[in-house]
Amino acid sequence: MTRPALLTKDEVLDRLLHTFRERGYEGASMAELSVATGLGKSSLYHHFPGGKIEMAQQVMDHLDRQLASQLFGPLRSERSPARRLGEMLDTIDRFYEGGRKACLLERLCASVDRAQFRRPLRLAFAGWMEAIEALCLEVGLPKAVSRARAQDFIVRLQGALVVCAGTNDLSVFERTIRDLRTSVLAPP
Amino acid sequence: MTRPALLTKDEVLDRLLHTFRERGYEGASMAELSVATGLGKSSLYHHFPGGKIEMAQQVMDHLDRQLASQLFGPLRSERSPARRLGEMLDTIDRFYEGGRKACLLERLCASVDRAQFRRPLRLAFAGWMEAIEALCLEVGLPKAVSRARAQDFIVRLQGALVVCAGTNDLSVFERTIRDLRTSVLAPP
DNA sequence: GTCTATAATAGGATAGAC
DNA sequence: GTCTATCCTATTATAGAC
Repeated sequence: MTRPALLTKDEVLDRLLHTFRERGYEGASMAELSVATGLGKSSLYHHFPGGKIEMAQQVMDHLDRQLASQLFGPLRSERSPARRLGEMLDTIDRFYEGGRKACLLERLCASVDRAQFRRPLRLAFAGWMEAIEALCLEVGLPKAVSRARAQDFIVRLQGALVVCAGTNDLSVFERTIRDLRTSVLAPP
Repeated sequence: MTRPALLTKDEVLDRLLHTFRERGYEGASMAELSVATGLGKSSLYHHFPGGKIEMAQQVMDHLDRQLASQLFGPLRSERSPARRLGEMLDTIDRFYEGGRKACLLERLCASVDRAQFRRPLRLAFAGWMEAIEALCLEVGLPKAVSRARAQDFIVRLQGALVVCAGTNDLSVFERTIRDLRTSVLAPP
């Protein structure tokens, strides 16, 4: 008769995601991750036998599922493309709290063990770009332009997060999001 | 009669800069920094009594001087503004090796001790933006547009570096630099 | 200014009881 | 599945000789 887990696996992954975003991969110690999840170190190793690397990898998978359901899913509704882009940007704005919170992808790109995350990172960036490219194609933009717009979208999002973190000036993120709202689907 | 230092202070700072860019702030251990500079740990503490934090702070100052002489200096030559922008982008392209090498500013923004670097980071970003803003003003762009262009320049540069690191696709950096070449000083 | 040696601690990981 | 206790290594930092 085992006591039911206090947190579901998804809730545990949410808290790990939060900690990795906040502290970075090397910055998040097992002790911190233990406190963040309310699980003792041994319990963490029970769920993630591979240790911190496996945690980050499972958190990446978790984030992929979140992206798919919260960002890409709504992108395929019946509303107008412009409307769907706007909703995606609203979700992004909420997820990054207007530039206050970092991106897990960027944190893992910057980690010493980045080679371990290369594949999931590449897939996450590619999937995100493809979703935006599809939207551009839908409004009749040429293939090459659509690809460039999608790349630029992610580039500016990531860049705005870095600059906000560095300058403490949230208006950079706000301006970037506002600009993306109108420029991504504009005629070439 | 003391033996002259094998490396000048600037050379030491160059090697520290290289290591911090490569490994990040937490990722660069004293042992690595010792190997990179060819100085024993105690020698490092002699030059940087405050340890790793002081190293990073002095490296930031060193980078500020590099930015001033290599990026902002040429920006005030007698050539045409477009030409000077092109030279700045050439220098940037070399400095980041086409997207292969990370930015110290981004690394420190992402570090756990980022609060310790807040002021120098803010100043470095602000100085860089002001240099670009001045160039925009010089070709007659309105103040608000010039500020936005300068912000966007840094945002896209930092974003392109993150996306390159994450996707291993250097074409993102190349495209971003190429686009900045023509878009920064274009009429509104 | 540089080195060797060493302290002190933090970090990742495991054993084994419950 | 979770915990306490423990191990081992890496890491930061210092002491003191030359």
